[in-house]
Amino acid sequence: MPAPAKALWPSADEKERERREKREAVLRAAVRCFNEKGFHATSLDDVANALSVTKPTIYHYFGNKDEILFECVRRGLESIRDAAEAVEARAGGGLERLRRLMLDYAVIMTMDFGKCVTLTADHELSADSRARFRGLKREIDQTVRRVVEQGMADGTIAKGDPRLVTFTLTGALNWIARWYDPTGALAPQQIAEGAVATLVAGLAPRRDNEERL
Amino acid sequence: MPAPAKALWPSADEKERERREKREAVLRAAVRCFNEKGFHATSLDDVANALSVTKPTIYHYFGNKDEILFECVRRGLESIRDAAEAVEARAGGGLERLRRLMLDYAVIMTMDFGKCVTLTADHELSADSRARFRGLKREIDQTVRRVVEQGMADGTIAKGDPRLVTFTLTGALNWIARWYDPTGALAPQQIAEGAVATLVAGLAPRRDNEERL
DNA sequence: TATCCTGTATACCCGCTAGTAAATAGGTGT
DNA sequence: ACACCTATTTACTAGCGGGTATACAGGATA
Repeated sequence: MPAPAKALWPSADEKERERREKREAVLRAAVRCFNEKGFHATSLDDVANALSVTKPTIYHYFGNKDEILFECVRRGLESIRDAAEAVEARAGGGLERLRRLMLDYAVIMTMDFGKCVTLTADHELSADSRARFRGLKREIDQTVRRVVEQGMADGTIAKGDPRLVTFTLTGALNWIARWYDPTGALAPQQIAEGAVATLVAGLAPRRDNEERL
Repeated sequence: MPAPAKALWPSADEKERERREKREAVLRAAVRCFNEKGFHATSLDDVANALSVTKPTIYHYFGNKDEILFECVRRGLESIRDAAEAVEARAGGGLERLRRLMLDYAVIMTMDFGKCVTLTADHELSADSRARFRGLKREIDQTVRRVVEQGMADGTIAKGDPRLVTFTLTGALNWIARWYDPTGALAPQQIAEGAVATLVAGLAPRRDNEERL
């Protein structure tokens, strides 16, 4: 029989796991504070208080405040990147794949780490983290753009400037992080489906009987 | 012959005008700093330096830092509100009017005070300014939504949840402030037209011969 | 000439917060 | 018993930045 959930005499592995979990807990508390009050307005004492510990405890798990923020946005960006890459590996026309990608993207934007990506401005990160931040964002942007381009090539997406189209789409999706209210009437899924439907079909009504996908 | 541009012995009126112009200059310098480095990361010494004056000079024209930020976002919001109201007074179908509104909205988002609206998070303002900020935003949101609803009623806009549709549109437009680069290849007009075209027509190609408006 | 108002500067205070030093307490290995 | 490691605390430093007290210069007023 393996060790119970919380071992009285934890093994080395269990201690290692506990350390990782504590690190995660710091991150989760931090991202909530950042999203609620903003990075600059959040002191590490705030984060520590939220966990009922003191500031040096946080420094036991992270080097400095910037590192904490970067870890938060990294998690968010990696969620998006994973969704983007998963979709790239999928079969189907460009529009169909883009639709799947946008749905995932939208849902991520209602979650803590996803929100953090939108709510964090470049200049809040150190020069170093900022560069990595931008790198990850560019990676995602290029993946989305490739899907858009594929769709334009295979005729499932209307032709246009792929860069501008991509920014328009991701803008609408990113903005969800700014207005989504977990206590509101719309669930993340509903928001995702509604927003994507509007982006795919456009405002102007369609008289043709084109499948809506 | 009236007074020259810069009078040696200015009249009371001219002094009043000069005071207003200096206040404006502070605002313009401030909004540039805020947009570039963020509100919290901008010290009033930064703003003062940008104008080659010192901090107390700024306090001669504004009560505190919060008031400066609020004035900036107010200008941006009022530009948008004016565009929204101008369009409401216009003749035409819902989609046609919404299109005009979105074009103006998009262009405003490439300008200093417009950018400031998007780049400023609620929690950066004092409780008092925040309430007014939200009031203005709600006003704009409702105006846009009314146009959307009108379009859904008159059949020029596809039916859907007006609130969600409005957020999706304004999200795409607001996000322009985050990526527009004045040194880039696309001029504000081109961005506005491209983004609006995508939002109106949607990603899926249209097989019908519907006018694109 | 004395006074007052406006705009600006110098010099300062105070609070907040990132980050650190040092101590403690428990566990682990020897 | 002793040395060591980890997690956490208390108590501190140091610097930044919002905001202010005060002084000063120039023009207007009387």
